[in-house]
Amino acid sequence: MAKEKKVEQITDMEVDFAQWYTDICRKAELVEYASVKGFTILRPYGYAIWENMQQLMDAEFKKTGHVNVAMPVLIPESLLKKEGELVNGFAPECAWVTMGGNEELEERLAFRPTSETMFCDHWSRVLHSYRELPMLYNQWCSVIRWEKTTRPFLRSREFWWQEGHTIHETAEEAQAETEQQLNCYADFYENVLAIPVVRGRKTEKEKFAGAEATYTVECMMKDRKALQGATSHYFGDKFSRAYGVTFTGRDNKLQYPFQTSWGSTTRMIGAVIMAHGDNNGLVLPPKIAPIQVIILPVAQHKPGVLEAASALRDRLKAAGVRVQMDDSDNSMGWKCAQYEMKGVPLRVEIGPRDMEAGQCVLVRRNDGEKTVVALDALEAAVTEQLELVQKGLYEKAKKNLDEHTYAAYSLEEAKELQEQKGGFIKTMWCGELECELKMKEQAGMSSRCMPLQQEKLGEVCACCGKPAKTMIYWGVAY
RNA sequence: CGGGGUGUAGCGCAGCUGGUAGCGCGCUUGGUUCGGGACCAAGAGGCCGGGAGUUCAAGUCUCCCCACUCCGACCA
Repeated sequence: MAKEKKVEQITDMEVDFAQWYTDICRKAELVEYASVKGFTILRPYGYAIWENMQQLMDAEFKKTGHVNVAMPVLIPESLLKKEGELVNGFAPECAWVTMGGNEELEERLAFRPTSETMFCDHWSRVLHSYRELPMLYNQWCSVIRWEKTTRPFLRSREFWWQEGHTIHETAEEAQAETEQQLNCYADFYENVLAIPVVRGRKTEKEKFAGAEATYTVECMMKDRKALQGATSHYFGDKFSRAYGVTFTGRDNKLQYPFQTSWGSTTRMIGAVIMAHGDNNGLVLPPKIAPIQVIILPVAQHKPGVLEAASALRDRLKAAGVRVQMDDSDNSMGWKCAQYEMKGVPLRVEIGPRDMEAGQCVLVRRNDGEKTVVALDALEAAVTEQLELVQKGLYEKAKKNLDEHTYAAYSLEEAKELQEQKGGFIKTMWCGELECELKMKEQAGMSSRCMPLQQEKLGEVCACCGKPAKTMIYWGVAY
């Protein structure tokens, strides 16, 4: 039976992927535009997703000894300017405070675009001895970057994130931290968000302003474009020197600590939308879904139905499932469509016929698969189905990634593959900026990363034919 | 920041060559329905994105802003 087009209908992703994405952001009630250009409001449902992400990630950070702090939102210009590369990278997109009340400030203050400078400034005051190292800090906050074009979750002028900042006694320890946090992100993406990633290192051109090395997890969206999922940076002692962060070492000499920073943002919500969503709306991995199970009583006016449905809800709640029941007067069809739009992983239906048979029906969001289960087996069945959704999402995303990663041996071939297939194109690379720029200019792709897991495709660079140094992934990025 | 598109009720839109605003959905109330986006009836809801101008008269014409959106350049 043909569904009539209604208000909540969204654009098909095959028709217009960008519009489809925007439709989901708004129709699933994740986000709303604020009154200042480029700023967004995270609505309760969107924020609930973020809270779940935060909670799980924060727990992982704490397992490895990190502690949370809160730094100020304003940075004096002079402080920001102490590290040249960072300033060059971020100054163009800073927002400034120039007035305090009615008085013009003597020095203007930047809204933090990132907080390396303030962590360094703080450490320069509180760090004394190697005995105090490492300092493993993190903060959950929002930052402001005055972007030119904005899109919900993917690029907005304010976004919410966590930024980890650590200092260590030795370079090796800091490098290990950088790698550990990269892996933490990769695990989070794969195990929680059900999005497979490619771990790798950014090129000189793509790395964070001021970093010695930037590592990334790259993921692939359903339109085969690339999204940088999270980054982890190794700074060496560059910032320590610039900000005068010192400590007395084991040898009683003054030393500079080695530093890292790593961040992940509300962009992850965008990644989830574009990695798992479909033409009926959002599809959420159970681990972060605000509502994991929606219970829909069928023919709820009939005696006993609501009671039976409520009982199921109470049992699932007691079993630790995030569950809701919808006993509103809306029709069954409306409710089904509504919770599909919102990406609820599992639906439980119970009506008079089910009650008579002592069963209920479970319907998975990701593939529409229905399972009839005996009422007394509810908890186990729900747990199992939620796991199947989580697994199903990962497998489908993994298939998308694997099937759209191609090897190319010349720039022309890379260009052709990108145009005809899309996705990640892997080639050998000489390491020269010139070739990277050429790839961008001629094939429209930027370098995504040099994967940690290398693969030897040949001896020479696909762009210039000179001896290759590394295998690299290219793609069209968000 | 360059190029395109769009701003009229909460949402989606109509409003031709100017005459003071309409439709569908949603919302409220009442009733009938209820296993995939139900139906009937009665309501409420608008400085037509903002500002200037032309005109007796502007949603409609002119100019300037602003916002959103898509495509590039730049960046999480």
